[in-house]
Amino acid sequence: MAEGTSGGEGLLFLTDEQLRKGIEAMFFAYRGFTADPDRILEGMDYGRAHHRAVHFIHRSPGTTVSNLLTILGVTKQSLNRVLRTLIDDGLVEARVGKSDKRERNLHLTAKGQELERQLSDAQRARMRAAYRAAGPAAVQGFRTVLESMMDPEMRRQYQGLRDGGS
Amino acid sequence: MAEGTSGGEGLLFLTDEQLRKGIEAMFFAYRGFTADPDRILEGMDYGRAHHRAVHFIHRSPGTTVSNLLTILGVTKQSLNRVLRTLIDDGLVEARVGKSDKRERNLHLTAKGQELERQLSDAQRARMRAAYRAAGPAAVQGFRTVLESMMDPEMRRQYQGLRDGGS
DNA sequence: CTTGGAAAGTCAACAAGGCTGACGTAAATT
DNA sequence: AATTTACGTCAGCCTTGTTGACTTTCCAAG
Repeated sequence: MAEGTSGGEGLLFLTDEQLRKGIEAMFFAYRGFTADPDRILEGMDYGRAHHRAVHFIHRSPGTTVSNLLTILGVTKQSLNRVLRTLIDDGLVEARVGKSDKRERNLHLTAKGQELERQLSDAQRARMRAAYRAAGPAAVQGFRTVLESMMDPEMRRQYQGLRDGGS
Repeated sequence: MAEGTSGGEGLLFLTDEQLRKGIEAMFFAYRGFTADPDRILEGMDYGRAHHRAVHFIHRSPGTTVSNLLTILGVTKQSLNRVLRTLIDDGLVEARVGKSDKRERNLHLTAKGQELERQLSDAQRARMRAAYRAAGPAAVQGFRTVLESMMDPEMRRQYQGLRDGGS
């Protein structure tokens, strides 16, 4: 245990100063988190929004546009602009749904896979280095706190659940 | 301990899947992290950029414009636009530097303090809840991993150091 | 079969907040 | 005296978010 961790299970060391440190840690760390992909993307015609789309299509091949809208939390107009360029450039393929033909099932093409790999390699490298430096116990705590910080709906997305189970 | 934490100290459990989970945790958690202040700001004429400026002026009263530029990592034109409105609206005061009259020392006015308090109360509440839910050990790990994820220059800012010590 | 509504796509307009480049001024430094 | 530094500002551009309105396609219920 370190400085601020008052052992008492009840009060739990939550000074405003401790919390401010946590807030700034999120701010500065997120900058690092996005820095490498941003560097790769600049120069190409793509940005962070394209990265996000490519990431989540890679994670869930065949996902629909409205699924993506929920996960990304943007409007369809905003997503469509990004998706449009990815499809036109041949990075993403939008297949008409088989059971419901209104839906579009999104897949990465070989070219899309290539960009995804390039971006996630960079992002994983930083994550791996941070994990290595911090150690397994810290990683466990990292994930636990971040999960607690999410809105419930996003936590469900994160955990990969479908619905409430109705 | 949970699933993926292979006990072996050497190899350290760093599968791509584990790393992907960490990446998505950052993405979803950051959304939660900014959600409450964003909600407060919408409706006012301010945005996330104003929040950042107010936060760091509060943290370091009397800081200069160029200090702020370094911390925020934006151009002076971008910062100026934000700072301009905060000064005109009487939330921030820019005092001519005492020793170096080229500098402007930035301070929050009472009105600025009030907004800062409102925003940071909301953000701290979420952070506090997450810390409570996760427990002291997790918090320690959270901070450690985030710190490792920062660029070195930002880590120095985070730790509150001035220079190399020349 | 018709119709209501969901899913998707698109056009237009706008705003926030990044960026570059150019220029100006006051003050400090050399 | 000349140069550099800190700050401010004008002008214009880009990305990525937003609303609002409208169309097409298609499933499903009446």
